Amino acid sequence: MVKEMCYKLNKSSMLYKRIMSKHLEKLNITYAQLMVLRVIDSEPGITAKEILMKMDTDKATLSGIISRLERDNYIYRVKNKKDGRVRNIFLSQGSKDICRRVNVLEEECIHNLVTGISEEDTKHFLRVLDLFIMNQERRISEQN
Amino acid sequence: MVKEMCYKLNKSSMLYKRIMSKHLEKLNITYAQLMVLRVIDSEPGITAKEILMKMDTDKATLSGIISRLERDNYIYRVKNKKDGRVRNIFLSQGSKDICRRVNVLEEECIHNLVTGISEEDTKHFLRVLDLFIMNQERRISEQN
DNA sequence: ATAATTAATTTGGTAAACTAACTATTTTAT
DNA sequence: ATAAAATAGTTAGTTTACCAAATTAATTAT
Repeated sequence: MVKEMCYKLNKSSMLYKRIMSKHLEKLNITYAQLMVLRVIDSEPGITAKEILMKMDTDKATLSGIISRLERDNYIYRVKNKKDGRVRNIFLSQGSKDICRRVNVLEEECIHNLVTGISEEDTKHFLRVLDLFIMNQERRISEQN
Repeated sequence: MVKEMCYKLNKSSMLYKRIMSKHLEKLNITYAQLMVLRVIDSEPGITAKEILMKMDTDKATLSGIISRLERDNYIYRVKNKKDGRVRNIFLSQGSKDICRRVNVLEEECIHNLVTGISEEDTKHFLRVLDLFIMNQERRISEQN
């Protein structure tokens, strides 16, 4: 039963990425890149370290995503005066607009995924999922 | 709300892979490889095409996984007599044992992920998740 | 029988997740 | 003040996901 739950969580996650990627390719951007762009949008000048803490991924992966975003001119980085190790990250001109457009796109993309699922169901689902994630996080922290 | 749901599904899926990978590294095998091994275990002589249909991934990805499994001697392939394009896949000696051990390991790994979640909750959760996945699959098939 | 089509699988290219090792800078500890 | 430790970020290497194109074998049409 639990195994089935895990298996289906994976499947659903995979499907979601597939659906979103399909939409995002119009904007020439990937799902992971979008997630990072959003964080930068919400906090201009943020550092890689700070993004890392918000996003729960790993350093090396994030570094790659950021440098591709920079390569493609979605963002730019400024060396921090006070701490030479740090680089502050900003969205470049057009990217702000992309974030707006993606929000619309995502709403539209998501909206019919809850057909047949009541508000009540969703709430209950989220409560269980939160618990499950908490358990997972506990497990991981115990492991290390 | 739906957006939150998607975000959390992704997170949970990521965490699960992380947890399992940690355990599997003792067995020198990855999560994706395990999934494929299991399918082969359940149906010796299965073809790549058939695995593909069962697993809902893409063929290039699967091809890579299979060839690494073969490289590391977890499986072997036999050219089909009737149809020269087809190769039948079998587990090699030790791999059957690995599948057994992984089952135990996974039970143990999973079992405390449901702390605080009742049988009832799990059932309800799965029902909603099934619906959600159905909606996702419909979306994808409409997209193409 | 040869040509065109279909099927099974592989290859090449890009992005991403993850680990481990490394650079450069800053902090701290002695 | 200098050595050691910690921090921010990058680089290299492996596996995986995905797309598009190529390859090989089998089947169908002419």
